[in-house]
Amino acid sequence: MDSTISLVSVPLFRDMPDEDRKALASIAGTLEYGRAETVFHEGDPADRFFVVKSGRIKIFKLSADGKEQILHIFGSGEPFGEAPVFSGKRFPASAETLEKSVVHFFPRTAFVDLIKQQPSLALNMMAVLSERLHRFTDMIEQLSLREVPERLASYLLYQSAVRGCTTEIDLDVTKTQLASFLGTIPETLSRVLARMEQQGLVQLSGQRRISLTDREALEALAGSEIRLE
Amino acid sequence: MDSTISLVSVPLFRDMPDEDRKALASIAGTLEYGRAETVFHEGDPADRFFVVKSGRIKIFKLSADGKEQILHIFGSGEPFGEAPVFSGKRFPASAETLEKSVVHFFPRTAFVDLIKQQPSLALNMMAVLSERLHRFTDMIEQLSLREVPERLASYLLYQSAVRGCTTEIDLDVTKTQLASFLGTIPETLSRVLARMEQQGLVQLSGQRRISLTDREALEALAGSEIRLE
DNA sequence: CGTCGACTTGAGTTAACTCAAATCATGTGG
DNA sequence: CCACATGATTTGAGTTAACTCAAGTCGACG
Repeated sequence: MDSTISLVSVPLFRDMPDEDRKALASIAGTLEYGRAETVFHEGDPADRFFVVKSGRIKIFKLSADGKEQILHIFGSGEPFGEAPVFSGKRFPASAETLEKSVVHFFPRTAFVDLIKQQPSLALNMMAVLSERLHRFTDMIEQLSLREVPERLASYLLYQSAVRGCTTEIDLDVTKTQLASFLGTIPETLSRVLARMEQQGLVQLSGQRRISLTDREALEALAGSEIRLE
Repeated sequence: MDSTISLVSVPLFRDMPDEDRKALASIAGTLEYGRAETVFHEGDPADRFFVVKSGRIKIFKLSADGKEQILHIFGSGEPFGEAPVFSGKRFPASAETLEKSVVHFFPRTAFVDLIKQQPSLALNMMAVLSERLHRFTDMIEQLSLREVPERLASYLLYQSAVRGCTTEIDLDVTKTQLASFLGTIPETLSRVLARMEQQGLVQLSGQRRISLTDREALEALAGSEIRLE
């Protein structure tokens, strides 16, 4: 088995000299998980951070009575659990695999040392943190100021934009997970989707396919143009 | 008039050599505002970031129908508008003074150049960004998974903790602003406060004073211990 | 083919909202 | 120093988006 760790495909590490990337790889470890396994729990000491090698990871919070709010879903090449490396000592949320996954991890102190040497790594990390902040800002706005249909419309248009403005969208999560991401529950999402279909905004096919049949109306609902960076 | 800018009391700049702080001061500018004036609007190009010299600044989002969600309220020594310096080109929210205020600003490019030279500045900035992320994570949890009374209890306990566990709390914002920060409206906040007082959890005096008369019950309501980092 | 989780649909409840109106607080000009 | 204007706060009444609980259907996989 090849135990060599390659980091060239990780955007966070893109702009560093090859030798530094090798140094980073040398301090990295690898973990393998099955489906629905815990990577870390909220409150665990954060002495390392992670990068997804393969599979997908959800980052989430749970309420006392078990309701879940998904904060992120990360895929291949994306770092997670990185923020507590720089402030705080514990993970503020939990991480669990959505499917069979492999992740690399990096010990906190060695990574911080490397960042001190590598301004480009520092800037990339700041870009990652800033991007996350921007997403959270939008999430807070959605949760506080928008209703579920508006949030769903924004989500669909965003997914469409990410895929190059396709009209056919393949949710790559279950509707239950989508509900959790949008800050609602499956029953409500189901009803909202049914209403949107009946109004001709979308068409559902299969469990996970949605086609946007009236983009203009969706944009009016979402309230603002969806723009990628 | 003394136009010298001193940055020694800004935590973000604490760990740098004096000469670098002076270099930073030399690229900084100063802006003065009255009460309720706009520093920047959501969507404005973010070619600079700010540090509060004096006064207070609210960072907020508005919905289409005018409802406001306050994201932060920053006081003396705190940076704001810093995230878009590292990713994105526009401010994701708006900034307005709550009172007569003075702020310093730093042009993006010069600041980025300095960060490349100064690992400690980079690390401090990452700590700031991480801290903000942590706060937003909690805010999302509150908005999505907690009801208004729970959010208010958390807020009061947090304010108490910040002030060294005093029982007497002086809200230093109006109740309308507090409502906007908690993701609700003044009417609801007023009713919730009245109910809490009637139940003996708090006692209200004057417009802005609240004493926590049953800390245990508040903690039970908030659902988890409030801990400062 | 059967099982289990995901999804949908119905019925009822509720936290929090809107709208309206009255009251309180504060600061300013006369 | 008072009167008023303005904004903040409270309270009442009614509405509603979204929730809970329950039950049934669908679909994928062993």
